[in-house]
Amino acid sequence: MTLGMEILEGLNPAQKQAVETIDGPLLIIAGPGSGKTRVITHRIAYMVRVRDVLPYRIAAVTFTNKAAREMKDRLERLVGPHSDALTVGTFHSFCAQMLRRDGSHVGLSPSYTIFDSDDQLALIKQAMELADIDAKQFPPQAVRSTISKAKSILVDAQTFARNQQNYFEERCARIYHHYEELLARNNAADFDDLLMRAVQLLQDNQEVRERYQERYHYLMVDEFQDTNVAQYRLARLLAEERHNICVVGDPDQSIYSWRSADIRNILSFQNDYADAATISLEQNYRSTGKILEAAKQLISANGIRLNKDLFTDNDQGKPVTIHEAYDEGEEASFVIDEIARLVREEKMERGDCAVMYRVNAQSRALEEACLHRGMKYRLVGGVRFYQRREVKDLMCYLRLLVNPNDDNAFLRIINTPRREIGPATLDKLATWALKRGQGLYHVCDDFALSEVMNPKAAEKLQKFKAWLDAKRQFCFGQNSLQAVQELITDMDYEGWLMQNASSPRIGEKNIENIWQLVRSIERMLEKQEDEEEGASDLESVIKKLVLLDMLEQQQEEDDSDRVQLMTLHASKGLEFPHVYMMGVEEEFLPHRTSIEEDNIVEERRLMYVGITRARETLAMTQALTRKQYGEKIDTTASRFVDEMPQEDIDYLGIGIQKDEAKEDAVAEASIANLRALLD
DNA sequence: TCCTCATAACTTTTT
DNA sequence: GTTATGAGGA
Repeated sequence: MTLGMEILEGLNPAQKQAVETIDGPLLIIAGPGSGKTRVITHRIAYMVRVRDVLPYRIAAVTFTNKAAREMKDRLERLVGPHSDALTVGTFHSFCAQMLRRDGSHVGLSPSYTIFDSDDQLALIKQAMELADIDAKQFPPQAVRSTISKAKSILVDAQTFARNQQNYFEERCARIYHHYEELLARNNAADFDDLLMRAVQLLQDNQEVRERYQERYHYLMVDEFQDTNVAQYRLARLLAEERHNICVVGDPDQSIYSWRSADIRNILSFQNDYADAATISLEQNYRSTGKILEAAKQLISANGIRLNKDLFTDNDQGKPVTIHEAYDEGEEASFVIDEIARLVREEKMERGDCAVMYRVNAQSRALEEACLHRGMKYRLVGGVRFYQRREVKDLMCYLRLLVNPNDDNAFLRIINTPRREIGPATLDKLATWALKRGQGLYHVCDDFALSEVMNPKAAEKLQKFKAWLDAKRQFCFGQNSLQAVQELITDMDYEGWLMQNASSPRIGEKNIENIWQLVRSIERMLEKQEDEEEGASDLESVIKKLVLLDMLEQQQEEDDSDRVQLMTLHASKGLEFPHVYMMGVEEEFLPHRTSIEEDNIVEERRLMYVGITRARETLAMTQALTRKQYGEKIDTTASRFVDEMPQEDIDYLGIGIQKDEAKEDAVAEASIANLRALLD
């Protein structure tokens, strides 16, 4: 038993216990900075190297792609080459794979497409038209979130219809029904379906269930506080046979209830597995004493919580600072200038600094400040690559290649670039397709089409289909990448992008983006070739791409030299020596919508997450005025500031202002301050 | 059928 | 200050 025992070295007693407890249900409550990821990875390494568990039998599910990737990397180092056999991924990717294999039992053919939230919304709108429900009266967004919530607690259309409580829900029930039909017709699943169908699959199908239970003897769930009902049910089904399920989480870091994450899952876990062991990791190795104290005192304002006492042996460190700035521009300038100064004077690394904010919109002022000063930065998350218009368009072409029933993709690209096929034609096409009971694309070369519409239009449709069909032939052989490239050049997509861009620079950027997409396809094809001996096929690559698993990978080059900009949500699971938290104001943090919905506790947790990312220094900023809808509004300091230990905080007043505006700024700022005091 | 210009409505966080 | 929608002209 000496082999691999070094895995336990350097772990504290609680960590060691967590690593060694591999049989039976286990709940690990892991405070921030308590070495959670270390424990998970070491636990897996311990199973494999000491207890001789086959990597093949272990599954670890996380919440985000980023977390999954990081875990994979660490495991590679700890476990070695056998780590490839481990199943590590997000719930969604795990389910997507399961459904690709066995989805036929729940009505999904292997070539199914995954619809993202934009597709979802488009489909909801269609469903509302079918149900003859006015989109002005019932906002499609609201309908989508209602349906999404239903799915995340495993309520299907029939059940939903049975339990409707009011007029809105009655309308939603009808839309839900049509929506599901549309999904089926498109051979598609939305994000929530991935989970719900996977659960259905395991629940209704004994053979499949037993196969998966037999495959996975050990299951780990990371960020358990962020799982929703469907995800928890899935985990339970997988672990039903052996009960070797380990969940790791921290209720204080639950920040996704708006996505139906349910902290009660932790209680359910203790109920469902009465014999579960519970281990708390309470020693913080990350932050200074003062930072941890600030975090602890803040979160204690949340009242009833699972008992947990964080402590650290680290130095007390520097006080938390709070800076006021005149407006959001000055706020951003201050932060960036400060970072520049510390890099210059104290040899701080840019990559050691993270700037965090509540809403994505705040990143713009920051980006401008960075650009202006030549500060290198990386936007974590932000307007996501795959959501960019040109990337999505190209993706839709690819989707249509794989799944000709994908009407959403068809509609998106049929006239992009221009093919002079307008709404009138499409309307007729849709009617025809409905009559024939087939997809839009399929019906494009129907010879009878020229009788129900302008023959010229019919010809254009037919030409389009013939062209794409020709491309499809080359997609699945050796030259699939070439087919993609031809697709782009054939339609002079580059020219179209340039023409439509507001400036040549943006046009070039857009073009760069699509080639970046092509490059990641190329990389994935190569990778697949390595793994599966030559069997590279575009089809499976495109399906993975839709799950957006790999797209962000390439952006991660030399981060060490770049300031990291991100939302507080995106910061979860990360740590940085220096953290700047912007917009610490009422209406922002806590956010206005949360105040209205009376969900301050979650905002507090969000701030708690942000604070506990910091290792050495933490600086917060408040802009005294902020532009909203083009109008300047005075702000109030966040209530959370008062909830932190005042003795550990330095208030630094106005951080910076333009010289010519100085007097005005001071005057206005003090008025704003006075107002803040009066409130 | 496409394009331009005006106006309205909106903004939380993400797989 | 944006992005989604709509009316009206080419």
